[in-house]
Amino acid sequence: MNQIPDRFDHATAAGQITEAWDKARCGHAEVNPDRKPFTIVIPPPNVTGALHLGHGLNNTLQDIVIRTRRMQGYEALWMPGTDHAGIATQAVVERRLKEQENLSRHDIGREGLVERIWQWKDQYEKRILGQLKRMGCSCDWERTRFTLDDRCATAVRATFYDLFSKKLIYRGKRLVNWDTFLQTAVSNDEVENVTKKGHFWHVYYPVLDPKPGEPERVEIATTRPETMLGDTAVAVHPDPAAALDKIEAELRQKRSEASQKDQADIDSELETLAQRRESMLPQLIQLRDMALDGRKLMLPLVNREIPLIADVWAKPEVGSGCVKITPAHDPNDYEVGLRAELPMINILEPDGTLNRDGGQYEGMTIPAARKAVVADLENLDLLGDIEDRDIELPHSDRSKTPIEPFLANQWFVAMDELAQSAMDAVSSDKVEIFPERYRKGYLDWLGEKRDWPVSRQLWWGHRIPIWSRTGLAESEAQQMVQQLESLADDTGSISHRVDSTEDGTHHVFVCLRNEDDPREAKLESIGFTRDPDVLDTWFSSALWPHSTLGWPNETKELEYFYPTSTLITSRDIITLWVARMVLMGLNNVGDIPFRQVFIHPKILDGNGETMSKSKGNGVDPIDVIDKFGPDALRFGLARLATDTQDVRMPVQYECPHCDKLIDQTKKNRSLPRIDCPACEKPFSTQWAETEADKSLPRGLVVSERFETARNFVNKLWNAARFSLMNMDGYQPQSVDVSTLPLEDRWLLSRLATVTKQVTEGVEHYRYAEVTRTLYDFAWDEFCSFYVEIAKPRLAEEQQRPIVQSMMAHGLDTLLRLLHPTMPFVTEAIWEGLAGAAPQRGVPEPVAAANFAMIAPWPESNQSDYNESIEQQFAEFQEVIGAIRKIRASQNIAPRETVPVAIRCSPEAQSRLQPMKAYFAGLAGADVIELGPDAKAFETDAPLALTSIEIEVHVDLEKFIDVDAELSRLEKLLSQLVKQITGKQQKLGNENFVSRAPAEVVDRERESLGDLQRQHESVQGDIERLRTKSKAS
RNA sequence: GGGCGAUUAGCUCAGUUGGUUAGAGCGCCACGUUGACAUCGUGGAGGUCACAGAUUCGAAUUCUGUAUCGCCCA
Repeated sequence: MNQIPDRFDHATAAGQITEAWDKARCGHAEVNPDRKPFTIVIPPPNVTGALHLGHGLNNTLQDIVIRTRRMQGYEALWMPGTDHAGIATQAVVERRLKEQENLSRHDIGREGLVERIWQWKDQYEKRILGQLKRMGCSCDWERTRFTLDDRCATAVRATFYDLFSKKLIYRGKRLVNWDTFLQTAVSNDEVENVTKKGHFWHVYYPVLDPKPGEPERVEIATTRPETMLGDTAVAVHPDPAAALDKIEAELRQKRSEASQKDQADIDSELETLAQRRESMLPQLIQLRDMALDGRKLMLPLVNREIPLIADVWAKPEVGSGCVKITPAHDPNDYEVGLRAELPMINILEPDGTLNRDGGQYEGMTIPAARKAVVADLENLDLLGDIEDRDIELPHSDRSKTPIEPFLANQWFVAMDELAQSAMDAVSSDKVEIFPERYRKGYLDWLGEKRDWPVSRQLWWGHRIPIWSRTGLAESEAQQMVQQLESLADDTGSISHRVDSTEDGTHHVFVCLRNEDDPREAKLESIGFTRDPDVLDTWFSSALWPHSTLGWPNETKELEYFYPTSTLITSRDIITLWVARMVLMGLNNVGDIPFRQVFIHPKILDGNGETMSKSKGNGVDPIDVIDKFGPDALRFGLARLATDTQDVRMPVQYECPHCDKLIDQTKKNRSLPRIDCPACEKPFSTQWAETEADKSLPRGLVVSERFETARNFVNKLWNAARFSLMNMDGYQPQSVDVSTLPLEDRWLLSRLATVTKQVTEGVEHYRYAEVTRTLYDFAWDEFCSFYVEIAKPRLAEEQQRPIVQSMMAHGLDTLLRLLHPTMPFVTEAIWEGLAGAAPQRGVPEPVAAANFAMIAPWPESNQSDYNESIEQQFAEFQEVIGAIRKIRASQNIAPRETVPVAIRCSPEAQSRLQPMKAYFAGLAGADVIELGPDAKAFETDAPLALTSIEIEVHVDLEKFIDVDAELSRLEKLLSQLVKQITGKQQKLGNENFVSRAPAEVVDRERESLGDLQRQHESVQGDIERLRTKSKAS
């Protein structure tokens, strides 16, 4: 017996294969003028946690491209690395610190915390890289980078310095989204809105010295009453009548276009508006006049005089028509504040408690202050109605706590020119985005040209290289500048700017280009302090394509591998990351970072939710690899990657005790341990934290959706096993293709076609199509037909050598085409094939490469493509199918051979003749007659293949089951009747006949004729069978 | 509120420029272990292509609207 196991043992093989690749440095790329470069930089995974299936998909798709290109002879570099993910990582480590040791970051200090995060980073970086390696990612591991390593730090400093010197970086007070838990600003992109139940409080502010006829107080309403402490105005619309007119006109317009049902609703809105006009408009006009007259209000509780102002932000159609203005704590009010030049009073400490400007509420938390303010207003009889209301509240994505709009000093990157350059790169197609529909989002986002706030009040990240002295008098500032100028040398590595403020003081900011500049100490000795903040993590990620290649040094790698070839990423970071890489690449290197961007779908769980750590529904690719193997993981993911749809993947826990699969639900997905409903034994999950839970055996999280791929790996393995088992006596030989029999030429033709489809498919990122093409070819053509036909041929001494050559060649080509998707099993088989047929290939055998991974990509040999041979073979396949159908309907056992007669034209006869011998193996059929004169049998089961004008007859003498046969024929008849009726109707339609192209009409007529003849014949068969069964 | 996408078999998804009877895998039914593979083989059942209109000789495919779901941006 043979030594090849009938399963691919991926658990043992994968490690050995990886080791062999590493040893041969197959994934390593060097500057090589003899080859064209092909470069991909990995979207660096966050070191926040381990990878899930979304990363699995992303990296599989990259590896498929890079492996293909490597085989195509490019110097293929896949640059690996990880991202420090500033806020996300710090948040995770801080939360653990709190949970496990009840310490805050202030307890252990900046250095202490950063050290902890480095430990975390080391741990997760190792895990992540391990995951990538087990997936088979062919990165150049020798080049692995980290966004916070020295090389990236140098690039960050150089970039920051450059932008600072160009005056593209400035400091501004801006309303930022403040995370009171992490005590940092978070970007808009890190904020999610959560709808919660809240209240709408109506409050009265007294008017100062009302004139006769004027109201004594104005009513405002707010969902956040405590912010009144920071109010600096109340606004009313400057032209309430016009505003109402405009709204009414819009409603009438809408009504004229609305459906009947919606009209009623709009009518009631119009009614309300009319009432409002009557009841409130006079007062709003009066208030507006008071505002223009410069009247003031008394802000209760703090007793501050605030102006009544006119501003369009006040909406006359809602509430009281008046709105309180808190510029320091509301984005809209902030805009009003800028317009009206209002003071901006910040009432919050960074930790979310009230500061001195909160008056008697100083020190309270926001909820406490809210309660107190409401109570005090009520005591003063200044509180009106309280409405219940659903309120959309921004929450920090990272800490899950409510965001407070907060006025703070931040560093900004001016985006105007930079954004424009990145827009131009895409509009001019220098950077192509696939699928194309994502271009719009990219261009729209950049088109807003919003300045980029880059400072983060964190400790984990690239510290901002700025030293500052603030609050200087003009003379002091001038003196400082002189001192700075004396520090300048000719390297252009120190730069400064002076900002003057409203209060007449001056700030001096100094930026140093290089790390460990001795002038740091000098600066500090003259009173400068370094900015404590760090940079937004996207600042360093934006440099990734060039920083990893050595920029700002003019390295040979940068010269050779940049711009990179393609970027493969997920859609949620097109703006945050892709856009910023483009503009930074253009600014720093003067060239785009990549030529193409491919955006792939997201993997969702069974509920259609994205996988994420915080939800607990992430699947570790290692679990899937353990159960199904790395090739199945990759193939399974790639075949789901179409360009339209996100991928929904229901997942299950696998009980380690009884193998029972338990659906993952919203309830159980974040549990640290689960009791198996079948065997009732407990097992742990990836969330296990306690020692008790961790000591339980772990249940894998898997998905049945990888079974198809696992089975395919097995199929390929066994096709190879069969081939290798039949390679005895193989001798490499030249093959004269023109003398080969049909089945061999068919295989060559199919190989040429499949090679072409796969090559083009990979080049256009059509992964699902590529995997389907390969799956169908390998399974339905190579295995089901070529190998089956090869079985009898291998037994014939004359044919055996040619079949061996062809099988080796076919398998070899298939392995190479499949390698980028399924690297391990193909590499394992490649090694086996090297033992049996080290030199192989048709027509000329050549020595195979040492590894499939570095074997040359197959060329589609167009001279092998032969349409008439493919048609001829398809005809044969159809006849086989017909015989199988008849057999199945008669329940004829597979081991029985049935006599078959095939009636067809002389041409078809000569086409089928060469395949006659193979009907036995493929359909258990003995073809006793073939040609125009072939006759039906006495006890006959016929099937007409009208499209190719062939009639298949099976002799049922020994097998006849009259009822079964009658029911088969009757079913066939009813199908035919249905089709004939349809066609007759179509052809009876004068419009169709006269207006459709003649070609289409002819085709319909022809096929109607076929169907009618078939109908007649089936009817005859039924008659005969009935008569016969009566007679017997 | 604006933009993008989706809705096809019980489930998860394909479906080219509009043109015979809309496909695959899983699941289901029947039969089958003959030396590559039961992670297999052969056959079968199963679809009003979300709904309503329009264009067309002809629509899963084009257009409009509606509903539902998802994502992004305000």
